[in-house]
Amino acid sequence: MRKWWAVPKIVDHDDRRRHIAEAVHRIIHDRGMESVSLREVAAEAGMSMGAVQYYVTTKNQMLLLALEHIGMWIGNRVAAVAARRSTPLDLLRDTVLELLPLDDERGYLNRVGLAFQASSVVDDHQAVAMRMGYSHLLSFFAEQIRAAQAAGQLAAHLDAAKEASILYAFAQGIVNATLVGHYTPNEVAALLDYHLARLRAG
Amino acid sequence: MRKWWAVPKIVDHDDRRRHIAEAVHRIIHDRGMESVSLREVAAEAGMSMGAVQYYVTTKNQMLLLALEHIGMWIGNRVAAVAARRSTPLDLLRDTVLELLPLDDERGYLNRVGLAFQASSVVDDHQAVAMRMGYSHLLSFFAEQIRAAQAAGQLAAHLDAAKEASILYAFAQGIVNATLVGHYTPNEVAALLDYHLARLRAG
DNA sequence: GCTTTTACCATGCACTCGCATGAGAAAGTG
DNA sequence: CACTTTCTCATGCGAGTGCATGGTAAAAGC
Repeated sequence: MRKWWAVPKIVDHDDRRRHIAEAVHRIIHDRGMESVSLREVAAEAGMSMGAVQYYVTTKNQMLLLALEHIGMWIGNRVAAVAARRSTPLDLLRDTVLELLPLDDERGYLNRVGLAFQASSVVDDHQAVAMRMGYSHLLSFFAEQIRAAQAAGQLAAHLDAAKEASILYAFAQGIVNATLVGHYTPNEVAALLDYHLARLRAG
Repeated sequence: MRKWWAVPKIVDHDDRRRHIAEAVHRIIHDRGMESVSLREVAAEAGMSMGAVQYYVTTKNQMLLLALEHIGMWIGNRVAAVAARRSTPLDLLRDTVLELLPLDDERGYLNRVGLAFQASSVVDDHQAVAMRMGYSHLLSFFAEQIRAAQAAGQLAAHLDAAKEASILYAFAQGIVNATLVGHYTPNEVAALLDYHLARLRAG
């Protein structure tokens, strides 16, 4: 398109935005959402404040960017689990486990996620992004449940959509409690298995 | 004890602290935790900033006060439900419903609660208060489940402690999703009943 | 009425905030 | 080279932040 006039300095915008988003994530994880400011993010990202402002015009936009990025991050992780070769029920279990704070990386994701959860209650744009993530994960769960039913691993009489909602709500609630230190990873996994056991066929 | 010297102006401290805590709640509900500042709270509470500082020496202490107050508020609401005369299973159901954002007041409580949930991840003192609330509610749920089992309303083979954890996690997860606009009150109640139905005896 | 203690207030301070601005460095074209 | 466009930076501004301070009104015992 624009080829006959000067093509100036070219930078990978997506890469820069990713750097910014990840700096936001780190600050939220380490010091909480209240510590996120343009200056702090710039310092964390190793760039000047002006550079940050070039890619993100407002603080709200910066937060929204960070929210979208972590949403995609989580989505990619879940998709990677789904790509494994395993039985439908194991896949379902692994998918839920992927969302729980069972190791450092998942704890990191969940700390940031919970901060955005709260932030989204007050910010409409963030709420929209959040609901998209919900819908995606919920239909994903429902699909996995139906597959497990078709394979005879889960009881046929289960309402897949409702079970998906309950399962995801369970996961979210466990995340909340675990992040304030109420559960240990072992307890969390045991609770999930206890719940899944009653959904089994036969 | 200290009776022989002057006894000065006396004010109901608990009442003043309650006013401050409730002002914090309103600000969190309306504009989010990021908008909480000593000045804003003083204005919302209808007192001067100096008065607020007299009862609360630091902002963190103010937030902790507000967290403890809303914890007691929720605890009292739950206790009021438990005082009703009803069957154990209905009581359990009503208790869970009490924690869900099904009307304005419960929505208010949950918006504030979720903000503190996120805040507690980063603040240790808040986390302690949060865990206390968790433990209290969880043992309460477990007790109700055992009562329902004794009354033959819930299946005897259920692990009351695990069921309590799952039920409460479910509630918390539903709260998260509902507050960002993903569920309507009707859907929420239907999900709860769907889950409780499978716990029934017989 | 003086004193003591509580309760409250106004103000100041050093700092940070989000955002805007204008200058200029970097990179590629002609 | 000049030139255009993209990108980056330093700086300034007004507003707001948590917190400390010094002073003062109010109430009760003597």
